[in-house]
Amino acid sequence: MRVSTRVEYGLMALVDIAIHSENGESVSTTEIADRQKISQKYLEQILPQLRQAGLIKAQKGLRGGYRLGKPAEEVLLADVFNALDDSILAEMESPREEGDGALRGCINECLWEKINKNLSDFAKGKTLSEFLIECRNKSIRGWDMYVI
Amino acid sequence: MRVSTRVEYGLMALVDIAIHSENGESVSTTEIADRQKISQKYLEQILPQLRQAGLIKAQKGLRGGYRLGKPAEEVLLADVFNALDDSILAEMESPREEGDGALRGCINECLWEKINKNLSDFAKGKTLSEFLIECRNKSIRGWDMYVI
DNA sequence: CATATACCTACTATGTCAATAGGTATTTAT
DNA sequence: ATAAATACCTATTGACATAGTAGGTATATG
Repeated sequence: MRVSTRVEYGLMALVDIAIHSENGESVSTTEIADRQKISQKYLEQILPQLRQAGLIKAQKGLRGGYRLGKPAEEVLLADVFNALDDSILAEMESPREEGDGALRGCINECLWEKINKNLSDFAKGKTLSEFLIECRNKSIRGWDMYVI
Repeated sequence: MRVSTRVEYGLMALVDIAIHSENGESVSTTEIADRQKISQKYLEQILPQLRQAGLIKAQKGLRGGYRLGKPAEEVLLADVFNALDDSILAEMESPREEGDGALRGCINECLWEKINKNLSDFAKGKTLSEFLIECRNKSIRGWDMYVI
């Protein structure tokens, strides 16, 4: 399954912000774009969406930037999905035109709804802080590199 | 999460074929398209893909059509996915350009790979026959309608 | 006052999706 | 033999989404 770069970049930005705002300072788009090798102009479209969803807070002006909008324990993967991608947690549209046997509706109930529920449950159970810890455990070296 | 109409139509066709070839006769594209209200010309692009994957067998010529290529117990949802959609069970591409902290790779391992594994496990555990039974149990009336 | 920042809107190039269209080869029924 | 119905193949199209690019405005800070 393919995840859009919007979501991927948004998640990377969230992690970057979480790590680099620990000292109390805001993290600017420029910093994130440089560190994570993401187009700055593209990021500038993504971050306001995360802000509108309440996941980050913005500070305008010189020395401004972003911080988390709530504790990392309360930022869910599902929130990121919903903020950045209309379709990823959306269920299939209701069947357009049914044939004789309502087969389409049956497939919808038996399969797509279950698949979407699985995905949704996973995303609702995954917090940013959990994710940070998981990544950290994977590689101390990697973690050090984040902080540098 | 959105599933392509190719996959949806392919699945509907499989079910239709399974049901209507029980008497030993082949099921033609025309029949399926009519019953399920799917564009016939579009179906004509989908069914050969299912045949190449071994899920159905084709019989050319007058009175020809399709039958299952193997018992319904051995037809997996994952097979349908793989036959009709390159991306649905494909993992994310390997990260293009890593920033300082290999964050992208970490996100890949911690999230996308898990999500894909969940989906893949579900799809590999779901057989066509299971699905037929589930649909049947949902509504006797619906089932009758299939068979008519 | 200069600068660095968030934020906003428009544009573009590329690709994918969902069909549509027309034609060929093959098998069966008559 | 012939006609009809079928699978199969290839090309084309219109709409839409994706992944950016570009330029400009408002705002807070030093």
